This record gives sequence, C-alpha cells and structure tokens, in this order.
Amino acid sequence: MPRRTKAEAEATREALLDAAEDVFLEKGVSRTSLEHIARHAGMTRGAVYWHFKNKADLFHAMLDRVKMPLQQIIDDITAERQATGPLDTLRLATLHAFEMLERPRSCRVHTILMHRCEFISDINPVELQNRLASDCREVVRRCFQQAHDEGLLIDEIAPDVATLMLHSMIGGLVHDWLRAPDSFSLRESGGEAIDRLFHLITRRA
Amino acid sequence: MPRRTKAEAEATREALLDAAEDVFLEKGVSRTSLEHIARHAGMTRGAVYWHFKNKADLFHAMLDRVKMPLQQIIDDITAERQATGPLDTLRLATLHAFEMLERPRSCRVHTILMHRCEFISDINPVELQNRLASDCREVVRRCFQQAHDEGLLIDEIAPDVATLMLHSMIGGLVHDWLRAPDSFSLRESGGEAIDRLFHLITRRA
DNA sequence: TGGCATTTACATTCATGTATGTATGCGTGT
DNA sequence: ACACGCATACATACATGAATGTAAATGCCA
Repeated sequence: MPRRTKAEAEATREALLDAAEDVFLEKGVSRTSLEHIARHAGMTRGAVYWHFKNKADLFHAMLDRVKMPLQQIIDDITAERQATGPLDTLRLATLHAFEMLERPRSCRVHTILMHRCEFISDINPVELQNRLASDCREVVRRCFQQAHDEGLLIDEIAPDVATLMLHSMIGGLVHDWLRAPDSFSLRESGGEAIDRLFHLITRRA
Repeated sequence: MPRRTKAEAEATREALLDAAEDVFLEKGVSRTSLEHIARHAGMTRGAVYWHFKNKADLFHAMLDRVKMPLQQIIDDITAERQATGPLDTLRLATLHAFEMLERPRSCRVHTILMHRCEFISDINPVELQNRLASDCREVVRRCFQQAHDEGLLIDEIAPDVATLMLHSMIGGLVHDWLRAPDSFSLRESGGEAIDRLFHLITRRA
C-alpha cells in the first residue's frame, strides 16, 4: 500500500533509521543487510532505496541525528557557558557531554560507532574520530594553558599533561561505558572521577 | 608445487597469519575475503582452508599470537614483580603493558581488534574485552584497597574512584594511541600521564 | 490524472564451502 | 639403498547463497 502523505513518508524515513539503530546495535553494521533493516521497520528494501542512496548514505543519515560527544565538548568550551574559570568550563563541558551521551538515541548510535562497525564504504569512523579527537585536544589544551597562565593549575602538572590526562580519561570512560552501559552510571561514577581529577590538579587556595 | 616439509608448512601458516594482519589492518576484517589474504601471502584459498577451519578460526589464531594488554596487567599484578608497594606494582604493570603494546605485531593486532573489526562469526571482541576489563578492574581495585589500608593513598581518593580513574586512563590512552600510533609515544607521553596520576594520588611523606 | 511512495522482480556480483585434483615428502619393508 | 604407498600441503573448479542495485509494476493522495 504505497504513497502515504508527505508527513507519513517522513515518518517511514525516521522509522527506517530507528530500525537501522536497532539492527546495527544487535548484529553489527557489516552483518546487517538492508533487507534486515527494512523488514524490522515493516517495509521492503524498496523503501530504503527510495529514501537513501545506499547503506553508507543511510548510515550517515543515522549519524546526523546525534551529536558527537567530543564535538559537544568543543562547542561548550568555545561557547564558555556559565564559566567561573577555564577549569570549570572544562569540567562542566565534560559532564554535559556525559549527560548527552546517556540519552537513549545517543547511547545507541555511539555504541554502534564504537563497538559495532569498522568501515562503512570508503568513509571510516576512525578517521572521523581522529580529526575530532585532535580538534578537541587542541581546544582543551588552550583551556588548560589559560588556567596555567592564571595560576589555577598546580605546579607539578604542565598543560600538555593535563590535556592528555583529561582527554584519555574521557575517552576511556566513554569507551568502557558504551561497551556496557548498565555496569555503571556515566554521569555519576564517571562524573565523580572527572571531578576528582580536577580537584587533584587545581591549586588549593 | 605442493607438499613442502613440515617446517615449511608451518612457515606458510605464519605467512598467512602475517598476511591476515596486513589486510585486516588495511581493509577491515569484514571487508577482506579469504581470497585477499591468500593472494597477499602468495597462495590460494586452498592453503587457508588447509590450515584453518574458516575465517573465524584464522582470526582467533591471529589473536593467539599476542597477549591482551589488560591480561598482561593482571598477570603482572598477581606476579608482583619487583614491587616496592601496591601503587608501584600498579604503575609498573601499566608501563609494562604499554611497552608490550608498542611491539609491531601487538600494535597491529590490537588496532585490528579495536578499530578494524566488529563481529567475527558468533564470537565478538566486545564480550571478550568486557570480561577482561571487569577482571582487570577487580584486580586493580584490590591493589588500590591494599594501598589505602597501608595509608599510601591520599584521603580524598577512595579506592573505587582511583580504580576507575586509572582504568579509564589506560583504556583511553590505548584507544587513542592505537587509532594513531604515530601521533605520540604511548610509552613516553602515556607513561608520563600515568606517572603523574600516581604522583597526584600518593600520600606525600 | 499524474507524479510520488513503495513493492516486486530480475540481473549481477561476490564470498563461502566443498569437492576434487595433484605433486611431493616421508616412512616402511625388504 | 631403493622403490613403493600413503598422507600431506596445497591448487583448481564448482555449487550455493546472500546482498546489492536497478528497472518495471502498482496503488494512492492531491
């Protein structure tokens, strides 16, 4: 029964993307066919090929519905929301990214990106993450540099080292949590670890 | 020209595994066929099917040639090599794991495991890493608990939090480094970050 | 009625597994 | 020592299934 209204067509597009999230998450990207996705959404492959050029196109459309955590951090830092200083800016941006990640769709999509896919056509998530990571590291580094210049950092920690410590802790927490989201709360346990790190490297008054 | 000596047969087996590392690393696991691997080793699929049951079997044989970093850490900690205390045991075990990871084969295989594969038949690397991670976390936690009991940890840091901090930093460093091994030295930069973390949480005399 | 959304049908490609072919090393008997 | 026979270490050929992309058919809203 083809040809619904324009709004219904848009709804099936979203349903297809929802189905893609489900099946990708369960079976991995390369092992799921477009047939699987279509059937899971109650459609046939024809619907998929009408809305998307191919599997890679669908995959990227799925990615476009969420924001990368590192991109979120970059944006938050450059926006400097409610900053009481560069260290607090970094800390709040990190916690904000954790909150965003715990939203169901974000969690699903990023789990797929991290643990359920290797390559998709000629564009690979590793390169994408690589650029994001180095961009983010640079923004964080500038922030720590500013904190250092303002005398907010303890002497033992150089801005570069602080950057690596924070960045790796964020990456490790996200990576571990996405592998088993039920094993701990990213916002609570992860947030506490981040808080402790900032507590340790902040110069005490 | 079939039937080489037993030693030569073993050599082709190793050559096939070497080829698998190369091609998996370049194209990802799911996108490489056994034909690709065989051709890259100068053989045909017949050789592959002689030495291995199928792709999954070959993949696991490839994994068996290296040791998991987290397993290395677990072994080092339980062996307590040259320990001057629980904190130093943890620190040295971590640095040792970093050293092991920088060996070419280890680097290649773990890059494949982290960034070039999603599922292989019915056994998936995520589950494998998951069990290793929780085992390792438990061993590390006991070590930090002992350090706490001996008064080696500063008061602000509970053993559980220290465990999460160390574990996530290790995971993040390894993850980031494997994504771009040339961008920094795991042993040097990563080691410095780890050293700094232990410096920060150790009670000063 | 015409163009939009979707299904159905079809051709092609590709990886896999298996079956078969084949030449060689190696043990065995004498 | 030497020929014989077999198991070994591969290569080749083939059958199968699965996924992809596309073209034609179909129904429905406007």
